[in-house]
Amino acid sequence: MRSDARRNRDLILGAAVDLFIERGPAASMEEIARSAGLGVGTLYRHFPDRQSLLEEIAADSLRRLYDYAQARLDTAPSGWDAFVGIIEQCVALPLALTKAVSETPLDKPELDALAERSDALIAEAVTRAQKQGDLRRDLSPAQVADMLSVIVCRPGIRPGDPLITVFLDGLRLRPA
Amino acid sequence: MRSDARRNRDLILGAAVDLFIERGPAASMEEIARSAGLGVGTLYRHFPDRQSLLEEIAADSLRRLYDYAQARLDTAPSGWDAFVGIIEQCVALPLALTKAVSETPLDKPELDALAERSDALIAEAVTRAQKQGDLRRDLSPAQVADMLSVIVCRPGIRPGDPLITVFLDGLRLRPA
DNA sequence: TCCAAAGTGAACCTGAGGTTCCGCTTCCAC
DNA sequence: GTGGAAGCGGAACCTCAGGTTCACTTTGGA
Repeated sequence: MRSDARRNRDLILGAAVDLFIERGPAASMEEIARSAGLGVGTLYRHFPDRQSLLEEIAADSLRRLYDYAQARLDTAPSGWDAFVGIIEQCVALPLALTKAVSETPLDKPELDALAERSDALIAEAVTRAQKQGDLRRDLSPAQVADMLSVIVCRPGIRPGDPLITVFLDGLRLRPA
Repeated sequence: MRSDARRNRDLILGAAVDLFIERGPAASMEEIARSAGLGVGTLYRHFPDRQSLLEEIAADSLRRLYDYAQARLDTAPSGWDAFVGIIEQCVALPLALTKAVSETPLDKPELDALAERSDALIAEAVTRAQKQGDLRRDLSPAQVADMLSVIVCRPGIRPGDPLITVFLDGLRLRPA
C-alpha cells in the first residue's frame, strides 16, 4: 500500500470517528470525506460502501470497550468504580454508531457476539455495584444499560459532561 | 363545517400527537393519516402542509405547558415540587415536536415568544428550588433545562419512566 | 334528490445522500 | 528521470423516502 494511501485511510477513519461522536451516525459520506480533506471517491477507494466503514469503526470501538471493561472489572476497587470507568470509556468512544449498527440488520455475527459479551460485562459491573450497596436496586442491569445508552449515544456528549454527573448521582445509592 | 369534517380533524390531531410522542417528529404524513384511519388527501384538506400541522400541535402543546407551569409555580409548596410537576407535564406533552420546530426556522414569532416565556418559568422553578436547597447548585438553570430536554424529547418516554426518577434523584440535593 | 363539501390514494415532485466513473495526479521501482 | 500502476477528485448518476397534488368518488344535510 502506497504511503499516501495509508495516511489517507487513517485520515478518513479519524474524521469519521470524530463526526460520529459529534453528530451521531447521521454524518454523510460527503461530510466525512470533506472533513478528512479528501474527495468522496477516495473514501470509496478505501471502503466499498458506507456499511463497511461503519463496521470497521464499530468493531474497533466495541473491541476497545470490551477490553477496557474486562480489565476494569479485574482491577477496580469496587463494582461502582468499574461501572463509572466503563461509562466514561463509552462516552469517549463513537458508540452512537454501534447503536446505529445494531438497529440495522448486520451481516457480521462477530460484532453481535462482541456486543453481547460487552453487555454482559456491563451487567456484571452493575450487579456487583448493587450487591455492594453502591447502586440503587430498583433497576435491572438491563434497565441501567438502556439508560446508559440514552446518555452515551447522545451526539456531542463528552467526558465530564454534567449530564453524566447527574445521571451517576441519580444511580448511586447513598446510606440514608 | 360538516360533522364528519370536524370529527376527522380531531382524529388527525389525536393521531399526530400520539405518533409524535411515540416516535418523535419523524412520523410521516402518510403514517399520521393511516393511523387516523384516513387518507393523506384528507390530512391535506385540513392542514395545507406539514409545517402547519406541526405548528398547530406545537402551539397547543406550548400553551398548555405555559399555563401549567404558571399555575404550578403559584400553588406548589416548594420550588422543587413545582419543578417536578413541570417535568411530568413536559413528558405528557408532544414536546419533542416543539424541539423539532425550534430547529427549523419558524415563521410564527408567537411560538418563539411562548417558548421563551415557558423557558423563563422553568428557570424560575429551578432557581427557587436551588435557593431552597433542594436542587444542586453546580448547574445553571439553562444547563438544567438542556438536560430536561434530553429526557423529555426522548421518543416513547412516558410519565413514570425510571429514567425520570433517576434524573430527578441526580438533580436533587440532599442534606449530607 | 341533489350538490357542495369532504374523502381517497395513486402519481408526481423534490431533495438528500449513497455510489460510480473516468480523467487527472502522485508515488516509487527501475 | 521516466513509466505506469496506484491513488485521487468530484461531477454526475441513481435511488428512495416522504411531502404534495389532483381527478375522481363518496357523503352529509337541506
